[in-house]
Amino acid sequence: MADAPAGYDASKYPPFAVTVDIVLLTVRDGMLQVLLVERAGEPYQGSWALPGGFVDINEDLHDAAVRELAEETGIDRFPAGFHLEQLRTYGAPGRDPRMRVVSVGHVALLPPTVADPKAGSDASQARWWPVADLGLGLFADEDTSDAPTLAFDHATIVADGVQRARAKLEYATIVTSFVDEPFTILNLRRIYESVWGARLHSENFRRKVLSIDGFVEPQDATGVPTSGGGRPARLYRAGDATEIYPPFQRVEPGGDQSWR
Amino acid sequence: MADAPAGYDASKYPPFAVTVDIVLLTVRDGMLQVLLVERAGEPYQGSWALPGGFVDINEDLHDAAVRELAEETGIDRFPAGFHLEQLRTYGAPGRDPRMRVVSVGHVALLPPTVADPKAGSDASQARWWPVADLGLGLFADEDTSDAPTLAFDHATIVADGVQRARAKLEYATIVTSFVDEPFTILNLRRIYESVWGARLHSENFRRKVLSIDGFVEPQDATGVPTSGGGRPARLYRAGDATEIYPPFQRVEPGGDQSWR
DNA sequence: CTAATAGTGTCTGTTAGACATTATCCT
DNA sequence: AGGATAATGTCTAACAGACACTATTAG
Repeated sequence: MADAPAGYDASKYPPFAVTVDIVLLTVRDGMLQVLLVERAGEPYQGSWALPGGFVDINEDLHDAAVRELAEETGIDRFPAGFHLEQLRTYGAPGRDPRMRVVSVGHVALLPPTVADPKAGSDASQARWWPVADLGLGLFADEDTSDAPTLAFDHATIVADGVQRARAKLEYATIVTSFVDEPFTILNLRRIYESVWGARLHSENFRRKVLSIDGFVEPQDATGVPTSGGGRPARLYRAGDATEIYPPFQRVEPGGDQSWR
Repeated sequence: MADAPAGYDASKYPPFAVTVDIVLLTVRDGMLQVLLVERAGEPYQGSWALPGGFVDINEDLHDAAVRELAEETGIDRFPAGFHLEQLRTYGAPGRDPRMRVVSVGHVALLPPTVADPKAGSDASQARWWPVADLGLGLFADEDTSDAPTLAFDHATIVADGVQRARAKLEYATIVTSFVDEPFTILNLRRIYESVWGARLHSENFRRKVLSIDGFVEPQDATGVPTSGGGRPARLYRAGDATEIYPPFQRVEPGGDQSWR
């Protein structure tokens, strides 16, 4: 970092505004969805934007992301395994027409139940959008007919966030952040398929998950009703492991289990 | 992002300073080294810090990183395959005792030749430090006796940068950013070994590199003198591929080729 | 019983690890 | 020739893809 010149004066330095934006992802109805809020004021009035806002002067970036998420989505309590990580920082001059704003993007993952409350505390409307409906070219079978306009560079941030989630599913046990406990192996596979936009081979998926030590912990109190009959699936909870090694083989969107 | 209140006034928002810090890595003398500059003024006077500095008000983050790198290291021209990417952003309150500074960390990779000029344009001293001498616990055989004091949270940033480089060697063709062209397969392996801090199996490494389409392009004008005799190694240049799929198997620091 | 879903067993093709062998230079 | 390094060939173990088969429920 550059040395401070003699006679250091904070006001001499270019004044930036620093914000956090959060790509909050969940899987509902078998679709990867992202939470967006409708902008009430200019600029980009009526466009949809990521939840986020200004970082307080004495606030850590991570804390700011949690606070903004709570304020704008109405989610008051986050689950134990709540996953929130930094994505990257967006700071191109002119990305906000009002002033120079540097935004620290984040990715957060939630299971569908806790993801239910979505009415923002401020008047602006908030709702889940299937990522495939945003016209970002991330899925093979996108329906781009009713794609909303995204504010600022938020289309880029959403795309980056989804790519991060997709990549991380390969080598980290973050699936468990997408599901409620207890869960079945099928629940986990559905997450992978929804996020990757591709079908996975059921038996090999099971073998892979169970072969990773500490990925999932089997529950004794098994036996769950299944819709339409069939052998009830065993139940699991998340284990202590955070890494998947060797990693999953990624499947390209639209592909089935044979990717090559 | 939060809406701007009515009567928007930039001065109302918390004033942040935004800086870039660059973890500039190279491999010289078989060791992974990072460029550090000695701080001339307070705070952390006499400590060693990453090259970096304040982002101009109309400057892109990436451009700021390139500019600061040039200013503080004296490197005027960067090679074609110059690799510079964002790492993550460090913004804990109090990380700079003077004011609230949010720093966007970057990682840059250079080959040893272009990495030679290192005298900074400002008076501060700049030199290469072997990463293993910094006492960061990243290598199995660290010599922490003469470890320098690192300013701010730069020890964390260096560690994060090295981890990023290590991880990226697994799935991206960034080795070629560490070497001068043309290069031999041995040159590439030495980079992997230096960055990972472990020995790799020579024959299998060659096979892996050559099996990735577009990783390296063989040169016809082969035949190079070898120190001490022996069959001259074939020469290669970097290809168009950017990804390595399937990825390399990572080897833990200190380990040899059999990692499990 | 049949239908449906969960879970197991096993064959096969690919690939990384290991090591032997050949190729090409230097002194 | 002898030593040294580069490059190739090949055996083996691990593992992903694929598919057949068994297990357990609902109706």
